[in-house]
Amino acid sequence: MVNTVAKALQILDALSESQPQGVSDLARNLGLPKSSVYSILETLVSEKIAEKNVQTGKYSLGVKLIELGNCAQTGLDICRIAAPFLQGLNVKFDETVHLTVLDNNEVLYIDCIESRRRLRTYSVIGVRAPLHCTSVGKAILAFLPDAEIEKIVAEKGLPVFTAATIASPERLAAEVAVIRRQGFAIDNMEHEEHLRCVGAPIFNSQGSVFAALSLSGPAERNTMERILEMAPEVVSAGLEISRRLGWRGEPQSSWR
Amino acid sequence: MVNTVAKALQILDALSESQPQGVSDLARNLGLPKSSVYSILETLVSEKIAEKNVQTGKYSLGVKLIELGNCAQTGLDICRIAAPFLQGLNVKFDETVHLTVLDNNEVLYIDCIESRRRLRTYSVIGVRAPLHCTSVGKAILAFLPDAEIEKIVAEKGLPVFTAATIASPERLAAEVAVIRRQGFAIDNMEHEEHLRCVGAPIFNSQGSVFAALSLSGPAERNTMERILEMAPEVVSAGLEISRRLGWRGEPQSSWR
DNA sequence: CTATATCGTTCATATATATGAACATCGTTC
DNA sequence: GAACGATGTTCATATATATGAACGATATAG
Repeated sequence: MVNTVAKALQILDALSESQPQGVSDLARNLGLPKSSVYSILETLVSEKIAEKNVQTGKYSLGVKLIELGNCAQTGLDICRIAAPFLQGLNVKFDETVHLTVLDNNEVLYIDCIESRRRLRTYSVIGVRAPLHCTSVGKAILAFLPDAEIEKIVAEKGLPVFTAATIASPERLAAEVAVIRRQGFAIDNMEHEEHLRCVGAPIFNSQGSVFAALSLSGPAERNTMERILEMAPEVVSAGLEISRRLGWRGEPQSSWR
Repeated sequence: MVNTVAKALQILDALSESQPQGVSDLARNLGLPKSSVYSILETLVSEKIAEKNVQTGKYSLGVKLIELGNCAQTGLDICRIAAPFLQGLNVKFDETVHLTVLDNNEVLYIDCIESRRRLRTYSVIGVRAPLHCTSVGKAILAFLPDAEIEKIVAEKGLPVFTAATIASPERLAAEVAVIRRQGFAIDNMEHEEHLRCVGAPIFNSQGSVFAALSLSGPAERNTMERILEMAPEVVSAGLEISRRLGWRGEPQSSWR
Protein backbone atom coordinates (compact mmCIF):
# COMPACT_ATOMS: atom_id res chain seq x y z
CA MET A 1 0.00 0.00 0.00
CA VAL A 2 1.33 3.42 -0.91
CA ASN A 3 0.31 6.43 1.11
CA THR A 4 1.36 8.95 -1.48
CA VAL A 5 -0.82 7.46 -4.16
CA ALA A 6 -3.70 7.22 -1.72
CA LYS A 7 -3.30 10.92 -0.99
CA ALA A 8 -3.28 11.72 -4.68
CA LEU A 9 -6.54 9.83 -5.04
CA GLN A 10 -8.00 11.68 -2.06
CA ILE A 11 -7.17 14.91 -3.81
CA LEU A 12 -8.87 13.75 -7.00
CA ASP A 13 -11.90 12.79 -4.97
CA ALA A 14 -12.01 16.22 -3.40
CA LEU A 15 -11.68 17.87 -6.80
CA SER A 16 -14.53 15.77 -8.14
CA GLU A 17 -16.86 16.79 -5.39
CA SER A 18 -16.96 20.54 -5.78
CA GLN A 19 -15.85 23.64 -7.61
CA PRO A 20 -12.18 24.21 -8.48
CA GLN A 21 -10.14 24.51 -5.29
CA GLY A 22 -6.79 26.03 -4.31
CA VAL A 23 -3.89 24.31 -2.57
CA SER A 24 -4.84 25.59 0.87
CA ASP A 25 -8.51 24.69 0.50
CA LEU A 26 -7.60 21.14 -0.38
CA ALA A 27 -5.01 20.82 2.36
CA ARG A 28 -7.49 22.05 4.95
CA ASN A 29 -10.37 19.89 3.78
CA LEU A 30 -8.27 16.75 3.58
CA GLY A 31 -6.14 17.38 6.66
CA LEU A 32 -2.94 17.09 4.62
CA PRO A 33 0.09 19.39 4.65
CA LYS A 34 -0.05 22.18 2.09
CA SER A 35 3.32 21.27 0.65
CA SER A 36 2.30 17.66 0.09
CA VAL A 37 -0.85 18.71 -1.69
CA TYR A 38 1.18 21.14 -3.72
CA SER A 39 3.73 18.65 -5.02
CA ILE A 40 1.12 16.00 -5.72
CA LEU A 41 -0.95 18.48 -7.67
CA GLU A 42 2.14 19.46 -9.62
CA THR A 43 2.53 15.86 -10.72
CA LEU A 44 -1.14 15.42 -11.51
CA VAL A 45 -1.15 18.58 -13.60
CA SER A 46 1.92 17.51 -15.56
CA GLU A 47 0.07 14.35 -16.52
CA LYS A 48 -3.14 16.26 -17.31
CA ILE A 49 -4.98 14.32 -14.64
CA ALA A 50 -5.63 17.65 -12.97
CA GLU A 51 -5.79 21.10 -14.45
CA LYS A 52 -4.63 24.40 -13.03
CA ASN A 53 -6.40 27.58 -13.90
CA VAL A 54 -3.51 29.97 -14.39
CA GLN A 55 -5.66 33.00 -13.61
CA THR A 56 -7.25 31.86 -10.38
CA GLY A 57 -4.59 29.34 -9.32
CA LYS A 58 -7.39 26.86 -8.60
CA TYR A 59 -7.27 23.22 -9.57
CA SER A 60 -9.85 20.99 -11.23
CA LEU A 61 -9.91 17.55 -12.84
CA GLY A 62 -8.03 17.22 -16.14
CA VAL A 63 -8.83 15.97 -19.61
CA LYS A 64 -6.81 12.81 -19.22
CA LEU A 65 -9.45 11.51 -16.83
CA ILE A 66 -12.04 11.68 -19.58
CA GLU A 67 -9.89 9.34 -21.61
CA LEU A 68 -9.19 6.99 -18.72
CA GLY A 69 -12.85 6.96 -17.74
CA ASN A 70 -13.77 5.95 -21.23
CA CYS A 71 -11.16 3.20 -21.31
CA ALA A 72 -12.32 1.97 -17.91
CA GLN A 73 -15.86 1.73 -19.19
CA THR A 74 -15.11 -0.06 -22.45
CA GLY A 75 -12.56 -2.29 -20.71
CA LEU A 76 -14.74 -3.43 -17.81
CA ASP A 77 -15.84 -7.02 -18.17
CA ILE A 78 -19.32 -6.13 -17.06
CA CYS A 79 -19.68 -3.34 -19.64
CA ARG A 80 -18.33 -5.42 -22.50
CA ILE A 81 -20.51 -8.38 -21.64
CA ALA A 82 -23.61 -6.36 -20.89
CA ALA A 83 -23.42 -4.11 -23.97
CA PRO A 84 -25.29 -6.35 -26.43
CA PHE A 85 -28.04 -7.05 -23.88
CA LEU A 86 -28.46 -3.36 -23.09
CA GLN A 87 -28.71 -2.69 -26.79
CA GLY A 88 -31.27 -5.46 -27.22
CA LEU A 89 -33.52 -4.04 -24.52
CA ASN A 90 -33.07 -0.50 -25.84
CA VAL A 91 -34.07 -1.51 -29.36
CA LYS A 92 -37.01 -3.62 -28.25
CA PHE A 93 -38.67 -1.08 -25.98
CA ASP A 94 -37.08 2.19 -27.11
CA GLU A 95 -36.59 3.27 -23.52
CA THR A 96 -33.36 4.31 -21.83
CA VAL A 97 -31.37 1.41 -20.37
CA HIS A 98 -28.87 1.77 -17.55
CA LEU A 99 -26.09 -0.41 -16.21
CA THR A 100 -24.98 0.20 -12.63
CA VAL A 101 -22.61 -1.30 -10.07
CA LEU A 102 -22.78 -1.38 -6.29
CA ASP A 103 -20.13 0.93 -4.87
CA ASN A 104 -19.92 2.32 -1.35
CA ASN A 105 -23.50 1.37 -0.62
CA GLU A 106 -24.76 3.37 -3.57
CA VAL A 107 -25.33 2.59 -7.21
CA LEU A 108 -22.84 4.00 -9.68
CA TYR A 109 -24.18 4.35 -13.23
CA ILE A 110 -21.51 2.97 -15.56
CA ASP A 111 -23.30 2.65 -18.89
CA CYS A 112 -26.39 3.94 -20.60
CA ILE A 113 -28.17 3.80 -23.92
CA GLU A 114 -30.78 6.50 -24.33
CA SER A 115 -34.21 6.11 -25.78
CA ARG A 116 -34.65 7.83 -29.12
CA ARG A 117 -37.96 9.38 -28.11
CA ARG A 118 -38.39 13.05 -27.43
CA LEU A 119 -39.49 12.47 -23.87
CA ARG A 120 -36.88 10.21 -22.32
CA THR A 121 -34.62 9.49 -19.37
CA TYR A 122 -31.30 11.18 -19.98
CA SER A 123 -27.81 9.76 -19.80
CA VAL A 124 -26.24 9.73 -16.35
CA ILE A 125 -22.98 7.83 -16.71
CA GLY A 126 -20.69 8.42 -13.73
CA VAL A 127 -23.32 9.63 -11.28
CA ARG A 128 -24.51 7.96 -8.09
CA ALA A 129 -27.92 7.28 -6.56
CA PRO A 130 -29.23 5.69 -3.35
CA LEU A 131 -30.14 2.04 -3.17
CA HIS A 132 -33.57 2.26 -1.56
CA CYS A 133 -35.38 4.34 -4.15
CA THR A 134 -34.12 3.26 -7.56
CA SER A 135 -34.98 0.12 -9.50
CA VAL A 136 -31.31 -0.81 -9.90
CA GLY A 137 -30.59 -0.01 -6.27
CA LYS A 138 -33.49 -2.06 -4.94
CA ALA A 139 -32.65 -4.93 -7.31
CA ILE A 140 -29.19 -5.03 -5.71
CA LEU A 141 -30.33 -4.39 -2.16
CA ALA A 142 -32.85 -7.21 -2.19
CA PHE A 143 -30.20 -9.80 -2.99
CA LEU A 144 -27.77 -8.76 -0.31
CA PRO A 145 -27.83 -10.65 3.02
CA ASP A 146 -30.36 -9.26 5.52
CA ALA A 147 -27.58 -8.19 7.89
CA GLU A 148 -25.96 -6.20 5.11
CA ILE A 149 -29.26 -4.48 4.28
CA GLU A 150 -29.69 -3.47 7.92
CA LYS A 151 -26.13 -2.15 8.03
CA ILE A 152 -26.69 -0.05 4.91
CA VAL A 153 -29.98 1.37 6.15
CA ALA A 154 -28.32 2.21 9.46
CA GLU A 155 -25.50 3.98 7.65
CA LYS A 156 -27.39 5.74 4.89
CA GLY A 157 -30.86 6.11 6.35
CA LEU A 158 -33.88 6.24 4.04
CA PRO A 159 -33.88 9.78 2.67
CA VAL A 160 -37.15 10.83 1.04
CA PHE A 161 -37.17 12.14 -2.54
CA THR A 162 -40.84 11.93 -3.55
CA ALA A 163 -44.19 11.05 -2.02
CA ALA A 164 -43.60 7.43 -3.04
CA THR A 165 -40.12 6.95 -1.55
CA ILE A 166 -39.88 4.05 0.89
CA ALA A 167 -39.14 5.74 4.18
CA SER A 168 -39.54 3.05 6.83
CA PRO A 169 -37.45 -0.09 7.39
CA GLU A 170 -40.70 -2.09 7.60
CA ARG A 171 -41.89 -1.03 4.16
CA LEU A 172 -38.41 -1.69 2.82
CA ALA A 173 -38.41 -5.21 4.27
CA ALA A 174 -41.76 -5.91 2.65
CA GLU A 175 -40.50 -4.57 -0.67
CA VAL A 176 -37.34 -6.68 -0.43
CA ALA A 177 -39.49 -9.78 0.07
CA VAL A 178 -41.50 -8.95 -3.05
CA ILE A 179 -38.35 -8.32 -5.12
CA ARG A 180 -36.77 -11.59 -3.98
CA ARG A 181 -39.88 -13.47 -5.08
CA GLN A 182 -40.26 -11.63 -8.40
CA GLY A 183 -36.61 -11.36 -9.33
CA PHE A 184 -36.98 -7.71 -10.34
CA ALA A 185 -37.53 -4.30 -8.71
CA ILE A 186 -39.85 -1.51 -9.78
CA ASP A 187 -39.12 2.13 -9.06
CA ASN A 188 -42.57 3.70 -9.16
CA MET A 189 -41.62 7.39 -9.02
CA GLU A 190 -39.73 6.82 -5.78
CA HIS A 191 -36.63 8.79 -6.74
CA GLU A 192 -37.95 11.26 -9.30
CA GLU A 193 -41.49 12.28 -10.15
CA HIS A 194 -42.92 10.92 -13.40
CA LEU A 195 -40.18 8.31 -13.71
CA ARG A 196 -40.99 4.61 -13.64
CA CYS A 197 -38.27 1.97 -14.01
CA VAL A 198 -37.75 -1.76 -13.75
CA GLY A 199 -34.41 -3.24 -12.72
CA ALA A 200 -32.87 -6.68 -12.25
CA PRO A 201 -29.77 -7.88 -10.42
CA ILE A 202 -26.50 -9.12 -11.91
CA PHE A 203 -24.43 -11.68 -9.98
CA ASN A 204 -20.68 -12.28 -10.10
CA SER A 205 -18.91 -15.61 -10.25
CA GLN A 206 -18.95 -15.86 -6.46
CA GLY A 207 -22.71 -15.67 -6.57
CA SER A 208 -23.07 -12.24 -4.94
CA VAL A 209 -25.04 -9.42 -6.46
CA PHE A 210 -22.75 -6.54 -7.50
CA ALA A 211 -24.53 -4.83 -10.39
CA ALA A 212 -27.95 -4.23 -11.92
CA LEU A 213 -29.55 -3.07 -15.13
CA SER A 214 -32.79 -1.24 -15.75
CA LEU A 215 -35.23 0.13 -18.28
CA SER A 216 -36.55 3.54 -17.39
CA GLY A 217 -38.86 6.12 -18.86
CA PRO A 218 -41.74 8.50 -18.22
CA ALA A 219 -44.52 7.03 -16.08
CA GLU A 220 -47.13 8.30 -18.54
CA ARG A 221 -45.76 5.96 -21.19
CA ASN A 222 -44.37 3.25 -18.90
CA THR A 223 -47.64 2.21 -17.32
CA MET A 224 -47.48 -0.51 -14.70
CA GLU A 225 -48.77 -2.85 -17.36
CA ARG A 226 -45.91 -2.02 -19.73
CA ILE A 227 -43.38 -2.25 -16.90
CA LEU A 228 -44.59 -5.78 -16.20
CA GLU A 229 -44.09 -6.65 -19.86
CA MET A 230 -40.53 -5.37 -19.67
CA ALA A 231 -39.70 -7.07 -16.38
CA PRO A 232 -39.10 -10.65 -17.61
CA GLU A 233 -36.82 -9.40 -20.38
CA VAL A 234 -34.78 -7.31 -17.96
CA VAL A 235 -34.54 -10.24 -15.56
CA SER A 236 -33.37 -12.67 -18.22
CA ALA A 237 -30.82 -10.16 -19.53
CA GLY A 238 -29.48 -9.85 -16.00
CA LEU A 239 -29.28 -13.61 -15.61
CA GLU A 240 -27.57 -14.10 -18.96
CA ILE A 241 -25.01 -11.40 -18.17
CA SER A 242 -24.42 -13.05 -14.79
CA ARG A 243 -23.83 -16.41 -16.45
CA ARG A 244 -21.31 -14.96 -18.88
CA LEU A 245 -19.50 -13.42 -15.89
CA GLY A 246 -19.10 -16.89 -14.46
CA TRP A 247 -22.19 -17.11 -12.26
CA ARG A 248 -23.27 -20.71 -11.73
CA GLY A 249 -26.44 -20.11 -9.73
CA GLU A 250 -30.02 -20.85 -10.68
CA PRO A 251 -32.89 -18.37 -10.74
CA GLN A 252 -35.81 -19.18 -8.45
CA SER A 253 -38.78 -20.73 -10.19
CA SER A 254 -40.97 -17.75 -9.26
CA TRP A 255 -38.80 -15.49 -11.46
CA ARG A 256 -40.19 -16.71 -14.75
CA MET B 1 6.92 16.60 -8.33
CA VAL B 2 6.24 13.15 -6.93
CA ASN B 3 7.73 10.11 -8.58
CA THR B 4 5.41 7.66 -6.94
CA VAL B 5 2.31 9.36 -8.23
CA ALA B 6 3.86 9.64 -11.68
CA LYS B 7 4.48 5.90 -11.62
CA ALA B 8 0.91 5.24 -10.61
CA LEU B 9 -0.26 7.30 -13.57
CA GLN B 10 2.11 5.43 -15.87
CA ILE B 11 0.51 2.23 -14.70
CA LEU B 12 -2.97 3.58 -15.39
CA ASP B 13 -1.82 4.62 -18.84
CA ALA B 14 -0.50 1.14 -19.51
CA LEU B 15 -3.75 -0.40 -18.30
CA SER B 16 -5.73 1.88 -20.59
CA GLU B 17 -3.77 0.86 -23.64
CA SER B 18 -4.33 -2.85 -23.76
CA GLN B 19 -5.94 -5.93 -22.31
CA PRO B 20 -5.79 -6.65 -18.57
CA GLN B 21 -2.17 -7.16 -17.49
CA GLY B 22 -0.38 -8.87 -14.61
CA VAL B 23 2.17 -7.36 -12.24
CA SER B 24 5.15 -8.72 -14.16
CA ASP B 25 3.82 -7.62 -17.55
CA LEU B 26 3.41 -4.09 -16.30
CA ALA B 27 6.77 -4.00 -14.57
CA ARG B 28 8.51 -5.20 -17.71
CA ASN B 29 6.70 -2.86 -20.07
CA LEU B 30 7.24 0.17 -17.88
CA GLY B 31 10.75 -0.66 -16.72
CA LEU B 32 9.67 -0.48 -13.07
CA PRO B 33 10.44 -2.92 -10.24
CA LYS B 34 7.81 -5.58 -9.78
CA SER B 35 7.43 -4.80 -6.12
CA SER B 36 6.76 -1.14 -6.81
CA VAL B 37 4.13 -1.97 -9.36
CA TYR B 38 2.62 -4.41 -6.93
CA SER B 39 2.22 -2.00 -4.04
CA ILE B 40 0.94 0.80 -6.25
CA LEU B 41 -1.64 -1.52 -7.79
CA GLU B 42 -2.68 -2.57 -4.32
CA THR B 43 -3.46 1.04 -3.50
CA LEU B 44 -5.23 1.69 -6.79
CA VAL B 45 -7.39 -1.38 -6.31
CA SER B 46 -8.35 -0.40 -2.78
CA GLU B 47 -9.64 2.89 -4.18
CA LYS B 48 -11.37 1.16 -7.11
CA ILE B 49 -9.24 3.11 -9.56
CA ALA B 50 -7.98 -0.23 -10.77
CA GLU B 51 -9.62 -3.64 -10.64
CA LYS B 52 -8.10 -7.04 -10.06
CA ASN B 53 -9.57 -10.10 -11.65
CA VAL B 54 -9.36 -12.61 -8.83
CA GLN B 55 -9.35 -15.56 -11.21
CA THR B 56 -6.61 -14.46 -13.58
CA GLY B 57 -4.75 -12.09 -11.24
CA LYS B 58 -4.71 -9.52 -14.05
CA TYR B 59 -5.44 -5.84 -13.51
CA SER B 60 -7.65 -3.43 -15.45
CA LEU B 61 -9.04 0.05 -14.91
CA GLY B 62 -11.66 0.43 -12.18
CA VAL B 63 -15.17 1.81 -11.93
CA LYS B 64 -14.07 4.86 -9.97
CA LEU B 65 -12.45 6.20 -13.12
CA ILE B 66 -15.81 6.27 -14.84
CA GLU B 67 -17.06 8.56 -12.13
CA LEU B 68 -13.95 10.77 -12.17
CA GLY B 69 -14.03 10.95 -15.95
CA ASN B 70 -17.59 12.14 -15.81
CA CYS B 71 -16.79 14.77 -13.19
CA ALA B 72 -13.79 15.92 -15.22
CA GLN B 73 -15.98 16.37 -18.24
CA THR B 74 -18.80 18.27 -16.55
CA GLY B 75 -16.31 20.32 -14.53
CA LEU B 76 -14.06 21.43 -17.37
CA ASP B 77 -14.46 25.09 -18.21
CA ILE B 78 -14.41 24.33 -21.89
CA CYS B 79 -17.16 21.69 -21.60
CA ARG B 80 -19.40 23.86 -19.44
CA ILE B 81 -18.99 26.87 -21.67
CA ALA B 82 -19.26 24.96 -24.93
CA ALA B 83 -22.29 22.86 -23.95
CA PRO B 84 -25.03 25.32 -24.99
CA PHE B 85 -23.32 26.01 -28.31
CA LEU B 86 -22.91 22.32 -29.03
CA GLN B 87 -26.58 21.87 -28.27
CA GLY B 88 -27.52 24.78 -30.53
CA LEU B 89 -25.66 23.31 -33.49
CA ASN B 90 -27.02 19.84 -32.79
CA VAL B 91 -30.61 21.07 -32.73
CA LYS B 92 -30.23 23.29 -35.79
CA PHE B 93 -28.68 20.70 -38.11
CA ASP B 94 -29.54 17.43 -36.38
CA GLU B 95 -26.03 16.14 -36.95
CA THR B 96 -23.56 14.85 -34.35
CA VAL B 97 -21.41 17.58 -32.76
CA HIS B 98 -18.03 16.94 -31.17
CA LEU B 99 -15.84 18.90 -28.81
CA THR B 100 -12.13 18.05 -28.76
CA VAL B 101 -8.93 19.31 -27.17
CA LEU B 102 -5.34 19.20 -28.38
CA ASP B 103 -3.39 16.70 -26.32
CA ASN B 104 -0.04 15.12 -27.13
CA ASN B 105 -0.30 16.21 -30.75
CA GLU B 106 -3.58 14.44 -31.19
CA VAL B 107 -7.20 15.42 -30.71
CA LEU B 108 -8.96 14.02 -27.67
CA TYR B 109 -12.75 13.92 -27.95
CA ILE B 110 -14.16 15.29 -24.71
CA ASP B 111 -17.83 15.87 -25.48
CA CYS B 112 -20.42 14.82 -28.00
CA ILE B 113 -24.08 15.22 -28.76
CA GLU B 114 -25.37 12.68 -31.23
CA SER B 115 -27.70 13.31 -34.10
CA ARG B 116 -31.13 11.79 -33.67
CA ARG B 117 -31.18 10.36 -37.18
CA ARG B 118 -30.88 6.68 -37.87
CA LEU B 119 -27.72 7.12 -39.92
CA ARG B 120 -25.37 9.19 -37.79
CA THR B 121 -21.88 9.62 -36.41
CA TYR B 122 -21.63 7.80 -33.11
CA SER B 123 -20.39 9.04 -29.78
CA VAL B 124 -16.64 8.82 -29.24
CA ILE B 125 -15.96 10.57 -25.95
CA GLY B 126 -12.51 9.72 -24.62
CA VAL B 127 -10.97 8.51 -27.87
CA ARG B 128 -8.13 10.08 -29.85
CA ALA B 129 -7.59 10.83 -33.51
CA PRO B 130 -4.78 12.32 -35.63
CA LEU B 131 -4.63 16.00 -36.43
CA HIS B 132 -4.06 15.85 -40.17
CA CYS B 133 -7.17 13.99 -41.26
CA THR B 134 -10.03 15.18 -39.05
CA SER B 135 -11.92 18.46 -39.23
CA VAL B 136 -11.22 19.23 -35.57
CA GLY B 137 -7.59 18.22 -35.93
CA LYS B 138 -6.99 20.33 -39.02
CA ALA B 139 -8.84 23.28 -37.45
CA ILE B 140 -6.36 23.12 -34.58
CA LEU B 141 -3.29 22.35 -36.67
CA ALA B 142 -3.84 25.30 -39.00
CA PHE B 143 -3.72 27.79 -36.15
CA LEU B 144 -0.53 26.49 -34.61
CA PRO B 145 2.77 28.19 -35.54
CA ASP B 146 4.37 26.79 -38.72
CA ALA B 147 7.34 25.48 -36.76
CA GLU B 148 4.99 23.55 -34.48
CA ILE B 149 3.17 22.05 -37.46
CA GLU B 150 6.47 20.86 -38.93
CA LYS B 151 7.49 19.36 -35.60
CA ILE B 152 4.21 17.48 -35.30
CA VAL B 153 4.39 16.16 -38.86
CA ALA B 154 7.98 15.07 -38.23
CA GLU B 155 6.91 13.26 -35.07
CA LYS B 156 3.63 11.75 -36.18
CA GLY B 157 4.03 11.47 -39.93
CA LEU B 158 0.96 11.59 -42.17
CA PRO B 159 -0.56 8.12 -41.90
CA VAL B 160 -3.10 7.32 -44.60
CA PHE B 161 -6.63 6.21 -43.66
CA THR B 162 -8.61 6.63 -46.88
CA ALA B 163 -8.01 7.59 -50.51
CA ALA B 164 -8.59 11.23 -49.56
CA THR B 165 -6.17 11.46 -46.60
CA ILE B 166 -3.59 14.22 -46.96
CA ALA B 167 -0.32 12.31 -47.24
CA SER B 168 2.29 14.89 -48.28
CA PRO B 169 3.60 17.90 -46.33
CA GLU B 170 3.02 20.05 -49.43
CA ARG B 171 -0.68 19.23 -49.64
CA LEU B 172 -0.95 19.78 -45.92
CA ALA B 173 0.67 23.21 -46.19
CA ALA B 174 -1.78 24.18 -48.94
CA GLU B 175 -4.70 22.93 -46.84
CA VAL B 176 -3.45 24.88 -43.82
CA ALA B 177 -3.38 28.05 -45.91
CA VAL B 178 -6.98 27.48 -46.98
CA ILE B 179 -8.12 26.81 -43.42
CA ARG B 180 -6.39 29.93 -42.12
CA ARG B 181 -8.18 32.02 -44.72
CA GLN B 182 -11.58 30.40 -44.22
CA GLY B 183 -11.49 29.97 -40.46
CA PHE B 184 -12.78 26.40 -40.66
CA ALA B 185 -11.60 22.96 -41.76
CA ILE B 186 -13.45 20.34 -43.76
CA ASP B 187 -12.78 16.64 -43.41
CA ASN B 188 -13.92 15.24 -46.72
CA MET B 189 -13.77 11.50 -45.98
CA GLU B 190 -10.11 11.79 -45.04
CA HIS B 191 -10.30 9.74 -41.86
CA GLU B 192 -13.28 7.49 -42.49
CA GLU B 193 -15.14 6.70 -45.68
CA HIS B 194 -18.56 8.28 -46.09
CA LEU B 195 -17.93 10.78 -43.29
CA ARG B 196 -17.86 14.49 -43.98
CA CYS B 197 -17.28 17.02 -41.18
CA VAL B 198 -16.64 20.70 -40.64
CA GLY B 199 -14.63 21.94 -37.67
CA ALA B 200 -13.56 25.28 -36.22
CA PRO B 201 -10.84 26.24 -33.73
CA ILE B 202 -11.28 27.38 -30.12
CA PHE B 203 -8.69 29.72 -28.60
CA ASN B 204 -7.72 30.16 -24.96
CA SER B 205 -7.15 33.41 -23.09
CA GLN B 206 -3.51 33.45 -24.19
CA GLY B 207 -4.67 33.46 -27.79
CA SER B 208 -3.44 29.99 -28.69
CA VAL B 209 -5.63 27.33 -30.24
CA PHE B 210 -6.17 24.42 -27.86
CA ALA B 211 -9.55 22.94 -28.80
CA ALA B 212 -12.01 22.59 -31.66
CA LEU B 213 -15.60 21.67 -32.33
CA SER B 214 -17.23 20.04 -35.33
CA LEU B 215 -20.41 18.94 -37.00
CA SER B 216 -20.14 15.55 -38.64
CA GLY B 217 -22.34 13.18 -40.52
CA PRO B 218 -22.71 10.89 -43.53
CA ALA B 219 -21.33 12.38 -46.76
CA GLU B 220 -24.48 11.35 -48.62
CA ARG B 221 -26.50 13.79 -46.49
CA ASN B 222 -23.75 16.28 -45.70
CA THR B 223 -23.07 17.40 -49.24
CA MET B 224 -20.35 19.98 -49.72
CA GLU B 225 -23.12 22.52 -50.14
CA ARG B 226 -24.64 21.68 -46.77
CA ILE B 227 -21.20 21.63 -45.11
CA LEU B 228 -20.65 25.17 -46.36
CA GLU B 229 -23.95 26.20 -44.83
CA MET B 230 -22.88 24.75 -41.52
CA ALA B 231 -19.39 26.24 -41.58
CA PRO B 232 -20.16 29.83 -40.56
CA GLU B 233 -22.25 28.61 -37.64
CA VAL B 234 -19.51 26.31 -36.44
CA VAL B 235 -16.95 29.10 -36.77
CA SER B 236 -19.01 31.61 -34.83
CA ALA B 237 -19.73 29.04 -32.11
CA GLY B 238 -15.97 28.48 -31.83
CA LEU B 239 -15.32 32.21 -31.61
CA GLU B 240 -18.01 32.79 -29.02
CA ILE B 241 -16.72 29.91 -26.86
CA SER B 242 -13.20 31.35 -27.19
CA ARG B 243 -14.42 34.77 -26.04
CA ARG B 244 -16.12 33.31 -23.00
CA LEU B 245 -12.88 31.54 -22.17
CA GLY B 246 -11.16 34.89 -22.06
CA TRP B 247 -9.89 35.16 -25.64
CA ARG B 248 -9.44 38.78 -26.70
CA GLY B 249 -8.45 38.22 -30.33
CA GLU B 250 -10.35 39.20 -33.47
CA PRO B 251 -11.37 36.85 -36.28
CA GLN B 252 -9.94 37.67 -39.67
CA SER B 253 -12.32 39.47 -42.00
CA SER B 254 -12.22 36.58 -44.47
CA TRP B 255 -13.88 34.34 -41.85
CA ARG B 256 -17.31 35.83 -42.24
C1' DC C 1 6.62 -36.87 -13.34
C1' DT C 2 10.53 -33.98 -12.77
C1' DA C 3 12.78 -29.75 -13.94
C1' DT C 4 12.38 -25.26 -15.21
C1' DA C 5 10.43 -20.90 -15.72
C1' DT C 6 7.35 -17.51 -14.38
C1' DC C 7 4.05 -15.91 -11.53
C1' DG C 8 2.36 -12.96 -7.40
C1' DT C 9 3.84 -11.79 -2.93
C1' DT C 10 6.79 -10.54 1.26
C1' DC C 11 10.34 -7.98 3.70
C1' DA C 12 14.58 -5.35 5.34
C1' DT C 13 17.10 -1.55 4.20
C1' DA C 14 19.01 2.10 1.34
C1' DT C 15 16.90 5.92 -0.63
C1' DA C 16 13.74 9.13 -2.20
C1' DT C 17 9.94 11.65 -0.39
C1' DA C 18 6.67 14.17 2.82
C1' DT C 19 6.42 17.95 5.36
C1' DG C 20 6.98 21.95 8.92
C1' DA C 21 8.70 26.20 8.80
C1' DA C 22 9.95 30.17 6.27
C1' DC C 23 9.33 32.91 2.07
C1' DA C 24 7.40 36.18 -1.31
C1' DT C 25 3.23 37.83 -3.14
C1' DC C 26 -1.31 39.24 -3.30
C1' DG C 27 -5.82 41.14 -1.72
C1' DT C 28 -8.34 43.07 2.34
C1' DT C 29 -9.23 45.69 6.08
C1' DC C 30 -8.81 49.32 9.19
C1' DG D 1 -1.19 53.44 3.22
C1' DA D 2 0.27 50.29 6.69
C1' DA D 3 -0.72 46.05 8.86
C1' DC D 4 -2.78 42.00 8.49
C1' DG D 5 -4.08 37.56 6.84
C1' DA D 6 -4.33 34.69 3.25
C1' DT D 7 -2.32 32.80 -0.63
C1' DG D 8 1.13 29.77 -3.57
C1' DT D 9 5.85 28.34 -3.40
C1' DT D 10 10.64 26.75 -1.78
C1' DC D 11 13.80 23.92 0.89
C1' DA D 12 16.38 20.99 4.41
C1' DT D 13 15.77 17.06 6.99
C1' DA D 14 13.30 13.48 9.52
C1' DT D 15 10.65 9.89 7.81
C1' DA D 16 8.10 6.87 5.10
C1' DT D 17 8.71 4.51 0.86
C1' DA D 18 10.83 2.03 -3.26
C1' DT D 19 12.93 -1.86 -4.31
C1' DG D 20 16.34 -6.01 -4.96
C1' DA D 21 16.47 -10.29 -3.45
C1' DA D 22 14.14 -14.26 -1.79
C1' DC D 23 9.71 -16.70 -1.07
C1' DG D 24 6.21 -20.25 -2.15
C1' DA D 25 2.80 -21.27 -5.66
C1' DT D 26 1.57 -22.20 -10.12
C1' DA D 27 2.13 -23.07 -15.03
C1' DT D 28 4.95 -24.90 -18.80
C1' DA D 29 8.26 -27.80 -20.88
C1' DG D 30 11.05 -31.84 -21.35
